[in-house]
Amino acid sequence: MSDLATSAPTDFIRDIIDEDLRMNKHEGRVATRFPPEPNGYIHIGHAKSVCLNFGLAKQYKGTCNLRLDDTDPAGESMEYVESIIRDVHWLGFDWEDRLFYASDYFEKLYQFAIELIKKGEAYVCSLSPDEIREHRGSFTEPGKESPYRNRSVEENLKLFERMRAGEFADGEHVLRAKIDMAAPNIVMRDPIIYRIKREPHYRTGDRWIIYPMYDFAHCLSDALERITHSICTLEFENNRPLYDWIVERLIPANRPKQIEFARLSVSYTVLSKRRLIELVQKNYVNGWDDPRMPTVSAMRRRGYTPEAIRNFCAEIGVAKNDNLIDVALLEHCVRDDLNERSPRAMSVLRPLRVVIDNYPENQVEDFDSANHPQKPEMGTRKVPFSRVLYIERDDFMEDPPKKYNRLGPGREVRLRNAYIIKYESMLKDEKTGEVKEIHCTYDPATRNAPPADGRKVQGVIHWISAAHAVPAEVRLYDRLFTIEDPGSVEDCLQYLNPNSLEILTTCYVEQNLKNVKPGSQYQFERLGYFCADEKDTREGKPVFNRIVALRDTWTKIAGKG
RNA sequence: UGGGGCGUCGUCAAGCGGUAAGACACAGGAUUUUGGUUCCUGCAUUCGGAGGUUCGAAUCCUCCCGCCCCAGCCA
Repeated sequence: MSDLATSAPTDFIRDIIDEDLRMNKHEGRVATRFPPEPNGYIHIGHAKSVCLNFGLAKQYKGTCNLRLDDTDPAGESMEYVESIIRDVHWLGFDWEDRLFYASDYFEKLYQFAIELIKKGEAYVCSLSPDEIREHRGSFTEPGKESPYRNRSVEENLKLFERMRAGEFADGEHVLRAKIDMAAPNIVMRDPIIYRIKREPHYRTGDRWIIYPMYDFAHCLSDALERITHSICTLEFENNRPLYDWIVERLIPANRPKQIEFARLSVSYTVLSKRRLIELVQKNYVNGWDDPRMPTVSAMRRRGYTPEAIRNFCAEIGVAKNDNLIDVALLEHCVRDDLNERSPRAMSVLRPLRVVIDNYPENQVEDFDSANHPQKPEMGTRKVPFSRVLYIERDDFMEDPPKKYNRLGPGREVRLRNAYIIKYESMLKDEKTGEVKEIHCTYDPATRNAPPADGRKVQGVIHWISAAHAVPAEVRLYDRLFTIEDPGSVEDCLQYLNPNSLEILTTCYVEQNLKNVKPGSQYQFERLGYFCADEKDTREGKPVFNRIVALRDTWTKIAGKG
């Protein structure tokens, strides 16, 4: 397994923290937080932030809080909160008793706003949304000051109180920080810090009708939690001056510092929350945990392990460059982890009947098969062998090319963990010409042993005894999008992959998998890693999701997808 | 266009004035009862470009070029 995940990473954030520690800021304390808004499930991009924030806390023997940044009631819900709690835990991180909600700070934030008004640094503005936008100016032109900018402190206090009391309609007034309408940074042109919004909040119900804006709530929440390093993504860089402006005015000491890093992008996948919500709501996928989704719960259901995801986050690093990580790296991390831990099993996804003509009619032999070729400590299992078998339809070709290492007319192959068999004849469907059945003979002397004459066979294939086969349903998941960077496209939905889900209903797995434990991963030899679905289980017919295919050089040679 | 940020291999990413780590991907080869794993080998004379400073520059300076973010009462 990769040892990079355990080696201490170096990055610019750690440099900043080291420097702060050297200057003895915050009494040598390091406190971070992971602050998602509960308006959707967290995805692999959030996982990067989770690993970063909790990883930093661990490395510096500090703390990392989980904070739900729920300052806009629209779209937020307890279901999302619960999914976030579950997913961060599953990723392997613990915030102990430090679970916080921005909504728990509403009263304190309101008091902070009053303090700002009293300092003469915030005012109630009664411009309409359109007027506010017009007054804001543009990139090239400075904004114009609001006619309400110079209301007296008393009037502002009274108006703000009445805003809270519900005396005004939504949008009638807002509270604004009094900064500089001519600031080159548009964020600083008297930003709105409170708005009236009559929308029930999933936690505070209708107790509040005014809600603080992100810029006001976030930095103060950080301060209230005594966060030392507030790590967020690059698009908030423009907001940092405002973060500092607010904190400098309201927090006397131990002010938190905002540090930005580049958000994650992964090829062939979309991580925009807006897009993911759309995929779910318009039923392009079957919910947030559809195994094709890039969400943490989908990856769990698909069979990814938390270790694989953490290793991935360690491998990609943290920097400020815009990036597009090759999804192959994610898949590599998944294989790398699963290769170590997954027991092997045989299965046949697209069955083709094989009859061993010279094998006794009613005989059954149990082969002891290793659960892991490199790990004897993982033990063995019995795999029954009999006269009629299923092999993978792909593993027989009537007219094979030279590089094909499997069964064909005149060829001999090893049945994995069993005998060498030799092709004798085939039966075809008279109408379609499709091969229906292969007849072979076996060499009894090759039971788990090389042939005495030292001859080489064409290859090794997997198989299942027909009489002992357990029917299963197998789902092959492929990437959801067909283009490398769907995230950069306005309408990425037109690039949805129509073949992203293939359901195979006539599969067979080993009898050992009859009562497979939901959520457990196996390597189906020569096929890939599969996971028993944790949700969709059926009596006697297990359902497997393909986590990821094995690295397969033959598909490259043959040019198959 | 004003402001903010970023440009090192196909993709990420170290590097912080002393002569380009590592990972993925890719290409060869060895071992293999998984076309898996493992193991070797190869893969940036050059760091967006051009000048300059220096004995010495990816690292410092100047100019230029390219990409990303900001004009929600979203976060």
